[in-house]
Amino acid sequence: MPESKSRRRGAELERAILDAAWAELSEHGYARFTVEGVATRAGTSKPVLYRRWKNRAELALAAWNQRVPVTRGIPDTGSLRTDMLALFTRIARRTGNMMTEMIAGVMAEAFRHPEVADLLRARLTQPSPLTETVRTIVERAVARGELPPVTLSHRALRTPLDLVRNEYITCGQTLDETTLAELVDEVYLPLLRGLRAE
Amino acid sequence: MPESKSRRRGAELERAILDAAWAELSEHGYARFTVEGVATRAGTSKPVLYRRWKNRAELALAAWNQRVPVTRGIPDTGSLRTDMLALFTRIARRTGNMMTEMIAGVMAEAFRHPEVADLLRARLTQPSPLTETVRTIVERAVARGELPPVTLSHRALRTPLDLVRNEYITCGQTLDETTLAELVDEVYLPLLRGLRAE
DNA sequence: TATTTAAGAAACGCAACGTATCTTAGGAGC
DNA sequence: GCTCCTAAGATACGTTGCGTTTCTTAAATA
Repeated sequence: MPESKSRRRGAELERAILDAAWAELSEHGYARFTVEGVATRAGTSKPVLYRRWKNRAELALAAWNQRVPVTRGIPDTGSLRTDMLALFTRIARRTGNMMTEMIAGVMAEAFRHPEVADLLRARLTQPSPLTETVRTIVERAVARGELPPVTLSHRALRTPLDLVRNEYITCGQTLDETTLAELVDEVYLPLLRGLRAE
Repeated sequence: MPESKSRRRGAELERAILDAAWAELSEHGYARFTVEGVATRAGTSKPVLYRRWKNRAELALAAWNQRVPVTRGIPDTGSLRTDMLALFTRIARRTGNMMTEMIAGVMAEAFRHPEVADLLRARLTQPSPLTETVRTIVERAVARGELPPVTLSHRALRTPLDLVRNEYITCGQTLDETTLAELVDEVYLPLLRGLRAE
């Protein structure tokens, strides 16, 4: 093992730590995410982590930020409803329990460390490929004549993610088909139909 | 002080503990809500609390459940938009930082203790006077001709509270006027306009 | 080669959870 | 009114995990 003697530094080390942190989050979730665990997994020790991040929450957020979201194709099933259902399902699968657990956990800590709240907010409001996906789906529906022309605010574009996240946080479990359909049929599609073009 | 010798029991004691718990939550928030703190404030000791509730989260939920929500009048300003804005503002004020911090905190713990998630879900989905307030506001708007007749699902009725809560949890701070107006104008009013009567 | 920087190991203090042990008050039964 | 039993209250404990301190030593820099 050449590892046992060599000592990583700077960017290389940081990368290894963030990878380890992500792995720990994926395996155990935020509730069992410990700084010690990350250090051990990364083959280093706690002070090295604390020299880089102020606390556990910031480490978790850094690990999250480092993941580049995988952009997948935009659902195109031929109808607004099924496109949206596909999108909501994808959000629910991908956002996953872990992500939401993390938001809850980080947020819970944010009340002790206000800077953390700012970091989390920055992460959540940063432009995501998701909003553009929503826009495309809606534009296609308009082109097909399923909807009148609409003006989509940023708020309207982020609402799908907000709806799914809220449901996760308040339910604490994976959303079933029925719930997703309810969010689409009873909230988001009505919203789109009720928007006015300006 | 006759207190110093007397020993409360049963319901009387339980009441005192829950009152103390609520006071601690109000003063320090869930992040600094400690079992020891509640015990001291209630003039008792930790084991007494642990004989009644399995853990910190259940104690907090019990304290919350015991609070009877104060029903206030239903906004009636003569227009749907201003009624809704008044309602959203009221929710934001009343739900308050504390409540949402608590949901985040309890939820974060719920990933360790699954029973807690069930209790929280029960608390959040239980019928509240709020949904009836929403219904009344909308019915008045229909009567005035501001909206076509609509069928209000349970999901649509709970959406105002969901929207405000999500915003709190992801922002970690009091919602300002602008944000509340955005939720009303760009999400909830469009939703209502887009609902169909069945 | 000498100097400086930061990695890594070990241990600590601290807070808070949840538990175990014991004493004692006060209600219930006789 | 006396005895018994339940539960209150005090104290102390074991554990986990955060965040810190101290010290040694590897590796980059000059």
